[in-house]
Amino acid sequence: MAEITPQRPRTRIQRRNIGTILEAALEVFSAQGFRGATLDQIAQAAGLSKPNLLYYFPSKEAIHVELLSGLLDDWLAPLRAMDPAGEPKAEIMAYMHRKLEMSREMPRESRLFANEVLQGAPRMSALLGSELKELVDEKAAVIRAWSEAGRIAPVDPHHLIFSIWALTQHYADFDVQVRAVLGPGRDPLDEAGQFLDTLFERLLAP
Amino acid sequence: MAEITPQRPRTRIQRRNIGTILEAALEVFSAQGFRGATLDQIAQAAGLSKPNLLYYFPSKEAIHVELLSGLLDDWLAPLRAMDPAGEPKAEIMAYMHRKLEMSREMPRESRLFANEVLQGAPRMSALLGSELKELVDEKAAVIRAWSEAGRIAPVDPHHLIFSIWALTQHYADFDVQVRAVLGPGRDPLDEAGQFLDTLFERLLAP
DNA sequence: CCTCAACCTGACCATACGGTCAGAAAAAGA
DNA sequence: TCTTTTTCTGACCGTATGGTCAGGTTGAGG
Repeated sequence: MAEITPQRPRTRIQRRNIGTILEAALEVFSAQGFRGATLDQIAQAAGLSKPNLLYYFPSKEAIHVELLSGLLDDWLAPLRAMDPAGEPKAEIMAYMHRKLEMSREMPRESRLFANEVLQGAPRMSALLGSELKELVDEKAAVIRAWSEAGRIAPVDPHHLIFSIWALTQHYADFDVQVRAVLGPGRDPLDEAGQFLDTLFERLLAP
Repeated sequence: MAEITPQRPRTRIQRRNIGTILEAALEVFSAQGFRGATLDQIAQAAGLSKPNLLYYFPSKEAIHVELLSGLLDDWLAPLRAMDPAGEPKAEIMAYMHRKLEMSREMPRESRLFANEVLQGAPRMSALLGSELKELVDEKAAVIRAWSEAGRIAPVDPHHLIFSIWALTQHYADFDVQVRAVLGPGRDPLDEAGQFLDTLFERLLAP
């Protein structure tokens, strides 16, 4: 019996298989939700047997939690990168574009979080109230300062951040709807880039 | 054996129980997703026995489909109500406010749709490509005309509609996240009303 | 090559869940 | 009231699913 824990250094095989499992789990959980995903689906997507999954993770829930916490940093990185010393409008626009880029490059991650939050974030509410809130409050203060200094138009900083989340993640989370409405032969993300440039340009112009 | 179908007029008891079931199903499906909800949960929420549910609906899926199609009209009503003959900015702002009001008054319906679309709309993709697309295209044409007549600033009409969906539904679908970030003692929907007024004011001003 | 730990699997288990059915209870109709 | 139709239920069934386990296989270190 092995007890795969972060204590002992991971072997080559462990690193490979844990990676494979998390990749497969991301695929399945993001498409089906936690409850809708089955260990068999994940095992098949990973090319491993179900008992082998449970050799590396104690339970289905543990895989899910590991995925979520492992991705949270990536998810918040763009906001972290917003530089208080930078040019206000450019910083905010850059943040928006990074988030939009993530909707293009990481739609599965976006849907994973969306699924979790939709269900009331049963496995994440702790992180939302601590890590997330602290980061957002910090950056909101920065935006408020910019706003009060007249370097961007006055806006509620928290809701500005929410609006960036909503507008960018919408194109990942509601992809099928967007494509159904736009019809074939259009690139939703490209168009969104243009549109959101205009939107935030007009919103923030001092 | 009864065969509850729209053919025969519904009895008093049928109307009451079908209503109760759909209300309970909305509660459970919106909170747990289709796969996460169980017939037992719905039965308990409705105060009926599980076999009795299946006396009124042939399957779990039938309940879900009935819910979705029954709600789609309500869901699109605000967009339908946008009047081509009205004052452009006022019409768009009114649409946005109606949608925001729905996030406050009908968050369960919002989450039900969000869940469905997130999973790729397996039980709704037909409606998305037909009924929804046609309505949106029609209203997008109206907005485009306003835009070209210089009555509002130039915007991509489809993405303007998407932005209204994203910004308003965000407050229903991601409610826990919004509340976790804002902290207690604030009314997210109230603040959103103010913020979105500003946002669309600046976006649309000719 | 040998040994030991790490890795993997087929078979199995308990439970949850969607759904069925025979027939009882309650309404409706005559 | 008696009869017929509608409404409702306890008991049951087959399957899917998360998880376990005894033991086999593979790989690493000596």
